[in-house]
Amino acid sequence: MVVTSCPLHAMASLTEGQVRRKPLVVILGPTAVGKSRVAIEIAKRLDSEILTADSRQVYRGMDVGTDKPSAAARQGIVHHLIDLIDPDEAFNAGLFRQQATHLIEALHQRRLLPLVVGGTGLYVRILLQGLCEAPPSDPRIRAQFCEEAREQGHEHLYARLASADPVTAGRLHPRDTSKIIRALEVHHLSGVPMSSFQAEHGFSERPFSALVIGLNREREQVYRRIEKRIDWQLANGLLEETRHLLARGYRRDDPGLTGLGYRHAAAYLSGECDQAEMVRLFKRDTRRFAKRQMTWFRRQAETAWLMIPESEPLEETVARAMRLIDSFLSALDAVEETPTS
RNA sequence: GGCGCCGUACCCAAGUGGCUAAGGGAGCAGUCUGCAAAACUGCGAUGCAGCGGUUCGAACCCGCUCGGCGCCU
Repeated sequence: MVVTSCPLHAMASLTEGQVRRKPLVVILGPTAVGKSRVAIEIAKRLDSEILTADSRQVYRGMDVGTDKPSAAARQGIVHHLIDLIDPDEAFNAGLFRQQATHLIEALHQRRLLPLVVGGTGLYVRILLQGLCEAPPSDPRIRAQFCEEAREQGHEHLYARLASADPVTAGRLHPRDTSKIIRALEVHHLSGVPMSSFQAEHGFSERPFSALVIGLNREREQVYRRIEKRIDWQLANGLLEETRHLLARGYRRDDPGLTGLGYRHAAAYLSGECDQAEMVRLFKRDTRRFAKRQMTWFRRQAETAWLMIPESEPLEETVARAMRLIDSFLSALDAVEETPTS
């Protein structure tokens, strides 16, 4: 074993036995809870690299508003799955999974323990529990159904789904157009109802041995941190960044620009609201987002939650997380030693 | 001290004798298998400042009290 900079957790590379288990550490939690800073500290101690599971940080040229850690904040830790595409390009959970899986394999080959950090619950779930075999989305088909929805209303689409895939239709609300369209798309592309793919899959894949660490704080505190961060973003170039993107020809309805902050800034810049209203909505929508994240993460299986008290220093949070990681790795060894198979 | 106006949910607010007290905002709870920072769903007054009265029936009419605002002295 190689000695690391942190004497308490001397483990720079995984054993061969550990690598066989395909270990993975995931850090999740609501926005602004402080995931990035904790993750960077852990990565330093593990001498490893970070994979970001974030549907917004994949966009190039969108830095302030997506809260991308700056080069200085990264402290030399390699961050993957950031800056992959331009704001007018589409990304999705399937692409994320594919790229993340390859990167994880590469890290395992180097005997490193990959560290996934993310606020996008769907991406994390799909990485840890797989994705059903349904065909990927096809923009052309999707556009067709969108058109149909516009012209004939969501009731019409829902009726179509009810005959193509009654099980999924039963699960979905008639107004939930985006999920209805996805289900119709799957059926159209494969001839098989999405419910069949899902039933077969059931999120039962476990491609990795994952330790999932959930970071959380008291809700009021998370909300206050969100508001503070937004004030900081506005004082540090979010408006300029948005203006610049629009000047480069990106449109407000491009996938990248629909994210929190950018859509608010764009509305303000086009004169739809004054600055105070823009800030109010930006903060409100981000609070709501954090709340939805918590609803999602509460159901994320086998998550070890670390509640961070307001007064707790970063080092202490990191130390608590490292203890979880240490025992996780020990457990991997223990299983390895058991002569089962 | 006098006169007037007002008091409905956390906030705004409709209702001015008769269905189960509109609506909006905020909030809370939830759903989720390739757009997820998206999209979608659900939820609030056994009570109308308080007490008493009139009435078959009161948020609504009357009286007193409390609170707020305005004007006058």
